[in-house]
Amino acid sequence: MAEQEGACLIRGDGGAALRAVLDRIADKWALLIVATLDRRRLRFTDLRRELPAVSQRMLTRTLRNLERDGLVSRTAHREVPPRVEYALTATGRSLLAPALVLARWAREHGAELER
Amino acid sequence: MAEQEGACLIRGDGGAALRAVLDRIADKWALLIVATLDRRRLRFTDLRRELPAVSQRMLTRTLRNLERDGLVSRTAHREVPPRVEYALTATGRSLLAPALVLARWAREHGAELER
DNA sequence: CCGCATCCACCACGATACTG
DNA sequence: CAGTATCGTGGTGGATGCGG
Repeated sequence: MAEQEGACLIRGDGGAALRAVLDRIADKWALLIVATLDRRRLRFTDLRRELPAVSQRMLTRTLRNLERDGLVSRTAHREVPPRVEYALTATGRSLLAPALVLARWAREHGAELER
Repeated sequence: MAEQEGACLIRGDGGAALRAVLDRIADKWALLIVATLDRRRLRFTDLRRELPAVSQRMLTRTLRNLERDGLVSRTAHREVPPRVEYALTATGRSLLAPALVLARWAREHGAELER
């Protein structure tokens, strides 16, 4: 019954709400960046060091998207040399729980995804 | 602490496991089709009727992907006229719970995603 | 230190038309 | 009924180089 209700919740509006979320977090790096910022406030260069696989361009782009979506806050200190810090907003932190559920599923069922 | 552990779970392998899952379900229609097949076995045309927004091409392609990934089973009955039925596999059903968590988050926080 | 600009390959997605 | 074939478009993401 809970599952039947679940499918309805997903299909409710034709999946638009769920897709709107996926469109914003399902790119290659967004969730990884959010997870890296968990309970930390990091500078741009710190993020680069923590995520060496992310190109500079995509790190900038993804951070801008996350900022626009209200998941990450950007603080530019007017200093020399420049210093910019990124942190999760309340909304960003609340996203970690759903992401964690997906990550758990990936660990348990990832092997069942062929190829 | 659970959350701290959560971020580690997400970042564990550089996010590869989570991305592997997202790459497969984050397209425009996959999760919607999975939700539509919840506890039902449907024919191709039934799916088209339930999901009018999905073009015929994308329905075919997405079903093929879901089948390849082991989330959906395809049964072609050798009859005239042809009859093909789609249903969730055990793995496919297990995906509904994480999807539901995301859908709930979308309902609660979707309004906070600007623009 | 923190980016932005440019160029380019690739793929998701849609529209349309056709088939066993 | 259940697809396949073809074409076209937009967006993503990598490499590289420049700028304040």
